[in-house]
Order: sequence, then structure tokens, then C-alpha cells
Amino acid sequence: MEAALRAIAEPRRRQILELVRERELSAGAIASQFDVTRPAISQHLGVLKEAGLVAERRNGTQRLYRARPQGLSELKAFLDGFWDAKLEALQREAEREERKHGKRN
Amino acid sequence: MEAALRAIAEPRRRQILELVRERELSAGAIASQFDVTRPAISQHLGVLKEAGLVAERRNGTQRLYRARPQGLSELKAFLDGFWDAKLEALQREAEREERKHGKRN
DNA sequence: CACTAACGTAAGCATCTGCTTACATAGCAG
DNA sequence: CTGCTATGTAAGCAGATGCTTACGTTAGTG
Repeated sequence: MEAALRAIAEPRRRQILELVRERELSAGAIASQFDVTRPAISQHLGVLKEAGLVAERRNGTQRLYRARPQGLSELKAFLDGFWDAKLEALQREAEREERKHGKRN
Repeated sequence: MEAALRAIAEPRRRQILELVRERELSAGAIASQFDVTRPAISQHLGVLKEAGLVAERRNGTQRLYRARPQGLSELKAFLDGFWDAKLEALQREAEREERKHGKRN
């Protein structure tokens, strides 16, 4: 959670998330959308992956990334609970989803 | 919005927000809850205020802070729209297509 | 007025962070 | 194997950031 907050606090990483929100893109395809170098994007992708906000899939020499909605919904749940302490319902739902898809974190 | 995201990405500031979520506290009272020095907390409060996450009220020589629910609700709305906003997504899709054709991948 | 209390602000410092260039690695075609 | 493509990783650097101590400022008290 801490990691996810840090990750989305960075504008470039939010832009990357928007890119892979609906479709799966290779690291190179993502990097081509920005003015910074490819390694910079690669590092951002590493941060996003570590934070559970993107999923990585390998296809040959490519690495395809897509947003992991579960990660963001956990983040939203955290923020919701940040004001309403009674948010255990959403939290449990998030955990249930997590188990369904496979463990991360 | 950018500022709010940055602000809550910092653990200490989240702790401060939790402190003033339900009650109004003076800067000194807040600082007394942490191991860091008072000026450090004062700087955090400045960041939170600038981000619209806390409100400041002066009473004599004291400055009383309280959480500003509107700030966080804006943040939640942003995150919600980060996944949902389909119209925005379509718009960005068009822009991406333009860049792709003009940039020669 | 002088003095104190409760603050914010300035300056400096150590660490973190996002970026770069250079290099290493995995997969695949020939 | 050789070479090429796609990608991650290492090292280093400039700027941001959270902290400290020192100082400035405002409001109240004698």
C-alpha cells in the first residue's frame, strides 16, 4: 500500500498506468510514448510492478504490461478507509479478489 | 491534485492527517506526538495545507489544524476516474494514435 | 516596555529519486 | 555459434525531500 501510494505520486508513472489501463503494451511501446529514455521507463515499470499496479507477461523477448485493477482498487479502499474507519467490507472484497487471481505481495 | 497525491505519499503526513481527522489540534500538539522536531512537523503541515488536505485556523498565537474532507474526496474522485473515465480514455486514445503516426516508432 | 509562548521560515545536510549512458542478458533467426 | 532485437541492470549525477539547528515573528502577560 505504501508502495502503491508512492508509485502513483509520480506523474510519469500515472501516465504509464493510463497507457496500459485498457490494453497490454510492451515495454518498448510504452517507452516510445515518452521523451525520456527506455531504461527510465523500465525502471518506472519495475516500481509499478513492485507496487502491484501492473502485471507483467513475457512473450519471447518482449515483456507485456497491463494495469492491475486490483492494485488500484486496494488503493481506493485505503483512501476510503482513511476517512471512514468502517470500510472493512471493501477491504474483505479486495482480499477475496486477491485470492481468486493469485497471490502477490 | 498532484500536490495532494504527493502529500499523502509521505507516511508522516498520513499520520498527521489521521491525528487531525476528527479533532482540531494545534501545531504543537501535533508535533508532540512524533519523534521529529517541531519545525519538521510545521513543514509537513505547510505541505498538507498547500495540498488542500488540512485547514488552518488561528487562535491567538496558536494555529489549529483540522483535516479538510473535501481535499481527500477530490483525491478519491480522481482515483475513481483513473479507471472509470471512459470518455477521457477515448480522447487519450486518439492522441496516442496521432503520436504513433507522427513519431515513426 | 521587556519577556515569554507558539509558531513559521531560512540554511544546511544526508538521503532519496528520476534520469542518463554503458553494459548484461534472454530469445530467436540465419 | 553469430548476430540482432527487446529488455533489464549498474553506476553515476543533478535535483528534490525530510530532517536538523538557528533565527524571525506574532500574540499575549507583567
